[in-house]
Amino acid sequence: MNPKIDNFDQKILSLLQQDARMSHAEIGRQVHLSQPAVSERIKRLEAAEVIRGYRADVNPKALGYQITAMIRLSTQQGRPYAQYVASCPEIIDCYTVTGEDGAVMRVLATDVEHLQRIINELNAFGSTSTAIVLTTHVAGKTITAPVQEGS
Amino acid sequence: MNPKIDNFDQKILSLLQQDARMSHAEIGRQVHLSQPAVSERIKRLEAAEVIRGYRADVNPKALGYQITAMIRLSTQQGRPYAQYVASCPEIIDCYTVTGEDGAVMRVLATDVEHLQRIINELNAFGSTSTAIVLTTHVAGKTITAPVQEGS
DNA sequence: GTTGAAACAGAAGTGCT
DNA sequence: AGCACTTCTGTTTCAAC
Repeated sequence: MNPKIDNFDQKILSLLQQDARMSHAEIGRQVHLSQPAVSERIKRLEAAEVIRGYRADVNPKALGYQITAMIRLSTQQGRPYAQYVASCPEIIDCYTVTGEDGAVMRVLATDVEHLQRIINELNAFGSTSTAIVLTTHVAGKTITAPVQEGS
Repeated sequence: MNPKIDNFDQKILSLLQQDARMSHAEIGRQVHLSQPAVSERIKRLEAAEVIRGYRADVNPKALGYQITAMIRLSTQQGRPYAQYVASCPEIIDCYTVTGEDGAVMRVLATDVEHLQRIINELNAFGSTSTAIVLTTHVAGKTITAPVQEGS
């Protein structure tokens, strides 16, 4: 792990994950550091790509997506689903994973008919297994530095 | 779907998902709207909870997490894993889903030993199925309003 | 690391079309 | 609804400590 991430950086990262638009002065107040010190640390974290960027968290339901589903795709010898995944706006996450399921993706749909259409399209690349999300316990939990085992 | 989301709002949401710290004036330039008009629309979108918040995108690898895994948990008659999930910093997403897998979660681990420890803890709540993420095709793709079928 | 000042950029409020 | 203008807040950079 990056040894340059101290407790101040850790706290700053935590605050920025909760609210990316928090002012550096306000962060300084909460971590007991001056505003220029906070700005400098954030600049370092951005340069080191610890902070990849800042994103607005948009509520899919407010846009009309009533359904979130997790779809597992078992591809037959590496069919080129990557291009479809990239071009399909309903697929918002897609990971290639170990095991018999080649890919796991998170999909948004307005209704079950919409979901059915997406599944049909994905079936061109392999067999799918779909699980509709009932409740979201946590999504995008704040990432903290791992606790050291032997420190 | 929310009928008040027009093309301007759609474009603003897209820009803010790419960069939450983009200034309202810069957004205005790109959507051909004045800064106050953009500010007012963003305020509306925030009030309507279309925009839930703004989050820094932190790179797990930069913090020392070398492994991302998708773990499926088949719980036996609703064991109380929710509390564990909330308290475990390595579990960053957790959804209850339909089907035999009661829950699907995304987990960060520093190494395979670390992952093994998390799996062991989760096994207290049911049987687990773990898939290690090999590649991330897309993560947190920009959400766009659904295309209308009959419009 | 800190404070303080100056220059600049961005956000919010006002009035008008 | 929209824009132009002003004001206030926040950020950045600089100095000196």
